[in-house]
Amino acid sequence: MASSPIPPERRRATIADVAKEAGVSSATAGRALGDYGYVREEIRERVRKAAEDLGYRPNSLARSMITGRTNTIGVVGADIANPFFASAMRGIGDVARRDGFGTILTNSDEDVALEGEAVGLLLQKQVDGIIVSPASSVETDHLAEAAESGTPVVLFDRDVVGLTADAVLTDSVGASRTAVGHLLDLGHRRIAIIAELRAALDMEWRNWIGSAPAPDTRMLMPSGARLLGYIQAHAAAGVPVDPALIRGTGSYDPNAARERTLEVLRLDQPPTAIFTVDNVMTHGAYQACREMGIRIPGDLSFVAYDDMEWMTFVEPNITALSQPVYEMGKVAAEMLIRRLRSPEVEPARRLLDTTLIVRGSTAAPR
Amino acid sequence: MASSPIPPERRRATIADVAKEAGVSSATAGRALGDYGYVREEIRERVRKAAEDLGYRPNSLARSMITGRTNTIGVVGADIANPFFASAMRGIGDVARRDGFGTILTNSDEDVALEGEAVGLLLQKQVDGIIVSPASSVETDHLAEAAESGTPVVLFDRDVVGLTADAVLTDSVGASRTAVGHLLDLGHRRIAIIAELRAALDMEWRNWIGSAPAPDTRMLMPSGARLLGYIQAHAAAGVPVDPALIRGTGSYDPNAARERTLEVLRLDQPPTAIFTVDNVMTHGAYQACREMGIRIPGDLSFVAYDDMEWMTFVEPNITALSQPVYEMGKVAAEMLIRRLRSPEVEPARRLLDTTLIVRGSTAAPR
DNA sequence: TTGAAAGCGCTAACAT
DNA sequence: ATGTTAGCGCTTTCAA
Repeated sequence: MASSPIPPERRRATIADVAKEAGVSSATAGRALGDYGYVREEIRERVRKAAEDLGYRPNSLARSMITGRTNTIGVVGADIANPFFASAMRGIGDVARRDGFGTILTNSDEDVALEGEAVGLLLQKQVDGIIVSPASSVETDHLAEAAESGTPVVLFDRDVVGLTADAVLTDSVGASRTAVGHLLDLGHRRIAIIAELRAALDMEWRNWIGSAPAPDTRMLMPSGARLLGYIQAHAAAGVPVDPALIRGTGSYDPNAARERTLEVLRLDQPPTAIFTVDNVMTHGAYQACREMGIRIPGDLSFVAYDDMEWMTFVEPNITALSQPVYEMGKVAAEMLIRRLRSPEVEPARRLLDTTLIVRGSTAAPR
Repeated sequence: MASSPIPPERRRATIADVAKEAGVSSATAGRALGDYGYVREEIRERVRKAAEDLGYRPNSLARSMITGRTNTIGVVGADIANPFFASAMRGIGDVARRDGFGTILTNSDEDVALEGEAVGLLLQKQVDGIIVSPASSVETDHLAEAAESGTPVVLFDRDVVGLTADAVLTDSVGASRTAVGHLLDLGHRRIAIIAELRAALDMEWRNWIGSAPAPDTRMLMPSGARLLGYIQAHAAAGVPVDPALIRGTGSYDPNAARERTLEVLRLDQPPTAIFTVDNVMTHGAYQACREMGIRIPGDLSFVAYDDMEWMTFVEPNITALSQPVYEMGKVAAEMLIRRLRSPEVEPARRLLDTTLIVRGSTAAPR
């Protein structure tokens, strides 16, 4: 197998080497290999042969310096270990590869400062565009800066105020209204909700109850938007909201979700149903239910935002809001690449559909 | 909000702009900003101020052209949507960021040709090193080429023959022996195994039964190695292997695993236990068990390779081999970065420990 | 259709 | 300690 008697070239072959080997100028060699300009077919073949012989590989760095394009997309997600982002990343990666782009991946851990650093890194590396799931809907200077300096930004899963950019979103408020409406329709009147609620605005939810004007949805993070949907569903059904049933973890931490769930289940007047706003919250809440030996749906109906494969493994199967996550990733990449090709088109907000899959974990309260 | 009367600079500031603004040469500006060479503190401050004012961002492309380093790691995994690779990627990303590296992610889908393309892309982009989970243990020319041309390679989760490179591995054969040994100890004599077995060598398992010499473990892919462990465990216990209980899917496809499992469960002499060799196989096999209404562990004991969070959600909890996946990712990145800093040290193979977590899905056969 | 030469933005020699 | 100059490998004028 590996039997090269000649020690491998330390220095990689450059286009100048290829040109010399083929007996042409480096400009011509570049044209032959890079498919630009005019080259006689015969020469092209000769250059190709020489490149082959030398094991030539173009240096995209040098190319990018001139063309100003790196054919690279930067992605800033919260946590690639979260199946939500993993699926999205797969969608992004598939489209990117199809169109000849590479993808640089960074994790922000929902931290605005880390996100800013990540964006800075991507900008230094001259990525052609950035797909970001912002850690905050309001602290977005770094995103605006990127966009203004000519690196287009596509928002993923989270909207932002004061930034005109392409975005791939779902209607969190509406989907949540549907899910909670399902529980209300079944007759539930005490529905717990477990949510992160870490952004300042999301934590002002007490103001949303009653007759006050609704907050601007775009300023909310997903967990806030989903809580808003919860409140709206109650309002629509004429069912009062009990603030004691609303539990915020303050972070994306399954154990915190577990603890908040244990608390709410131990109330004197416990809920008859529970709604978890994403897969992290679901993880902790489900664990808590198991620990307490809660029977689902006998003691408690359970609705989760985000469908996961295991939800059909457990007994009963879990009713869930399913988001087209892989598709969202694909769309995000497609929007970005389209913008790179035609920068002038108006930024668009694509809203993808969420589906409530009713399974065995929801039933009328006893 | 967005009210900038002055149209944003189209062209990004370069070091020449900064130098002029600060009244120094571009070399000095470079030294001040890049922390190399000598600069008077006062000048450094002046340059920093100028850079700040102009919103200067170094162009890493240009820097990389000279230094020959991009501070970027390339990663070639099979599928980032698979939790195994997602966790590993998180580990890699964390270490990379800590040490100032970016990460380019590509998916190979277990396809050698795609893997080769991915490696080529990474090489063009001049990554400093590559972490790869090879799609084949024998077709590895592209990896050898990368290594020989000066881009170090770290093998992740899968060994390879004929390539001396750093590697992060687990002892699949041994771990599998432990898991199957656990079942044999409980008294099981008919244990099914569901595995990919897609590589040519992995499919020659019939030759491993009996007294023939064992195959070279390094030539096997994980599913083959795990099957080898299964066979060894049987041999050690003096229990004959029934080939009818060995089912290969030929691909990483949960539905294929589901079908193979249905088949084996419908045998005239069905197994009393089942062993699945990774999370994809587990997914399909568990689904099949649910469909057939199999009672675990009453009708069937269940052992899975790869621990997943949901395994404590289902009743009974699933006995599983837990791999330190996140840690494996970290170690891979650390090995690569160490090699970048000191290329001369001998390549090492790090073996991380796998733990059998005995839960409720395994019991003595009825 | 080809070649010579300039230059992308930066750093590394080499002066001073 | 600072400036001048020469490139890194490639593409893009501009001539021929």
